[in-house]
Amino acid sequence: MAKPTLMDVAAAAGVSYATADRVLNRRGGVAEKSVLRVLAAIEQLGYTRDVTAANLARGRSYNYAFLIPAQAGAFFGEMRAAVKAEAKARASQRINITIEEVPAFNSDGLAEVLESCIDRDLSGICLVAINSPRVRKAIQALRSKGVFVLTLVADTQSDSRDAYIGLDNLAAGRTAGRVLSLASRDGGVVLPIAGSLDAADHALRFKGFKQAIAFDVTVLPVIESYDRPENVAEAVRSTLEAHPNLIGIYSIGSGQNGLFTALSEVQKSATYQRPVVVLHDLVGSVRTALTIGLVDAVIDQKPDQQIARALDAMKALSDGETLPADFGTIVPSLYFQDNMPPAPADGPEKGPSL
Amino acid sequence: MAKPTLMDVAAAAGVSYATADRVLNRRGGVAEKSVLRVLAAIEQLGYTRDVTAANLARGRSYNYAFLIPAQAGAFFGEMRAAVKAEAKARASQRINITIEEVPAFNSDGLAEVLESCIDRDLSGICLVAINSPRVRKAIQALRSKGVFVLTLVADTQSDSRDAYIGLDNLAAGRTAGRVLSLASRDGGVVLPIAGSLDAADHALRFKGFKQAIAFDVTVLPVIESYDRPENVAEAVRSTLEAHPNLIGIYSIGSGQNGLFTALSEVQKSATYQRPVVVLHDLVGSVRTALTIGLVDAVIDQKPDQQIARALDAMKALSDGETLPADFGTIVPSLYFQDNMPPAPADGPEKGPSL
DNA sequence: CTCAAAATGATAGACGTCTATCAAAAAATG
DNA sequence: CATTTTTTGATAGACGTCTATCATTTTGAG
Repeated sequence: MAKPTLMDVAAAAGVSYATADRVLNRRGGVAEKSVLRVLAAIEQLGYTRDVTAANLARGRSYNYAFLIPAQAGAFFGEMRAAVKAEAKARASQRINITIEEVPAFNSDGLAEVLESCIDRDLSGICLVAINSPRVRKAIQALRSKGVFVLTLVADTQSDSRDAYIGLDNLAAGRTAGRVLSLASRDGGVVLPIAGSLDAADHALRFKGFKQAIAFDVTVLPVIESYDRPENVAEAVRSTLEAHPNLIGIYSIGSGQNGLFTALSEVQKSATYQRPVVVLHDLVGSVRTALTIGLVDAVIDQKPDQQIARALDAMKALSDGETLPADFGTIVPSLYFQDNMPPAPADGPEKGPSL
Repeated sequence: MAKPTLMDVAAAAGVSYATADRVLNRRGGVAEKSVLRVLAAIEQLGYTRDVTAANLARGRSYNYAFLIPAQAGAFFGEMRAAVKAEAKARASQRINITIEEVPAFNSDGLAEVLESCIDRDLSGICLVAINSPRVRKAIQALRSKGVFVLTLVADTQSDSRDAYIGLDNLAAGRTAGRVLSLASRDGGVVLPIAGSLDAADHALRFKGFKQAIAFDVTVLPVIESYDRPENVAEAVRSTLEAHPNLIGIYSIGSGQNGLFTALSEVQKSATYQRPVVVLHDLVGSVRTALTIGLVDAVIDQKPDQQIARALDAMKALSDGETLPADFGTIVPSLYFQDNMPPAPADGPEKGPSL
């Protein structure tokens, strides 16, 4: 009735504990027939190794590092908070997590931190990839030492990391397109605004957007803001003048400040009907804008789920499992003001458990 | 550098292991000043108890039971599959999960199973509640034995269970209302179809729906299908005749078969423009309907996340933690054909880990 | 049959914690 | 100060597994 131990298995197989152990841990030097008997006993008793006891005995603990860009942006701030929360939650399970700040948009800075990780006895490392030869080399060095390397949010070549956890950007763009199509049943004009279409993720979102947009809706040329708020504000203003029938706006990237100011202007003047606005990432300011009705829909990539999944992935890899094909694919979530998840409570500081 | 053990804490506090242990486990009989010194050492070293080692020593394992209605419906089928998946995933962590089938819509049947659980040495139990005196009594009996009782999907009185994990039905209804409002910018007529408004969850969804629907949209009287497909098909047909400008349909409940047949009729006849259809629960047939464009949007309650969260909740309770207020609230997910999550792969049967 | 090689058994110590017991020391009581 | 009470220390055995060592048995080859 109680969960069988390896001792029970050995007894059932009619061998000693030592032999059963040799089979379980593939130490070799066991006769074929004994192997079979042990495996049969495992099967028959439904034995599963108590991983916690095993880890205890091995003195094994999982050391993972997250390299998070030190960007002012709220998005990575939320990521960092999520990592901290998970770190605390898993501390009692022999999982140690450290956060390293890396300079934003700086491949050499990233590479440097990666290189410094090489002799830190890590079992896994998680980074927001920037493509550069030096970074790739640092990653290779780590992997050849047996460190699992996962990319988060932004990917590298798929053969140079163990897994990528990130948003399905095509699906995200398609979702945006679908919302705006719904909102404009009898045609109309929509305006896409991107940071830069040179960025792979933005380009992919835009591609999906065009795929899903209804045939009778006119998509204006993309505005590329290069993350400057003024550009966005100006573009929205001039577009509204040129196209009073503007039905929707899809903000592909993250330069939301200019957008918000332009929108609140529109909201004040009764001249136009405010277009339906879809944008990305439910960070603080966006959350507010959604709550007060300044924007309509937000496509979120669930940073907290991403880091939870990244940890699950690293743990699974450390335990020698293989990941399902689409393990890292984050399906975009669509939020209105009606189904917003509660804001991440940062640190209620629950006391030490008894 | 390495994770401190209780031995380290004792040394740092200048007391024996025994005393440190007495403090940690609140065994009493320790002088005030010693308590303080130990606590200070814990704080200073950042000690966290190795729960896995503790559980090992205590011979403790977590036994949880899920009572899932034996309904033919696909929804509970997915729930069951999700429980099985989680059971397998957590088997190596001293978490044992059993699934009990209970007859659907049968409070006495449910109560019977509950009563049979009383002497099974469970630490937690998870059920889809049906309100009846006998059920409440059985739950009370379990709780007074120290078993944590969680309700899933359907709740009882909030003071007679330890937590409720379930969809925020008001938010779900509001979300549906928002989608249909988006789709009908210049007014129109929408049709709500419920199983029965006597069901608390359906009523709540409808309430939210009305809250979020735009002022210029006309909401027809609710059709109550009582889960009979013919009723739904008939209602849709007659409504379309009476209101050729029908903009949207919100199917609040789960009688989808009648809906699908009626919709495919509409799709064939070019007489009407098919209304925008919003419904609940991304089960197999709904998934298909969404993929082929028979319906437009699905509000999902993520059964797999629900059971994962239920398990986390039970584990947390077992470990003496308290749950955050909104822990059990499942925010509705909104899916189009563009951001559908991958279908749950039932059982790729990964071999025993090494 | 002999001898080496291969396979097996037995067992000890560790991992970090729990529980329990017994003895010793310190503090409080009269 | 003597005595009780409270507090502390020391330590052993357990939990299920890992790793290692050494002795013993079985097998296979010549």
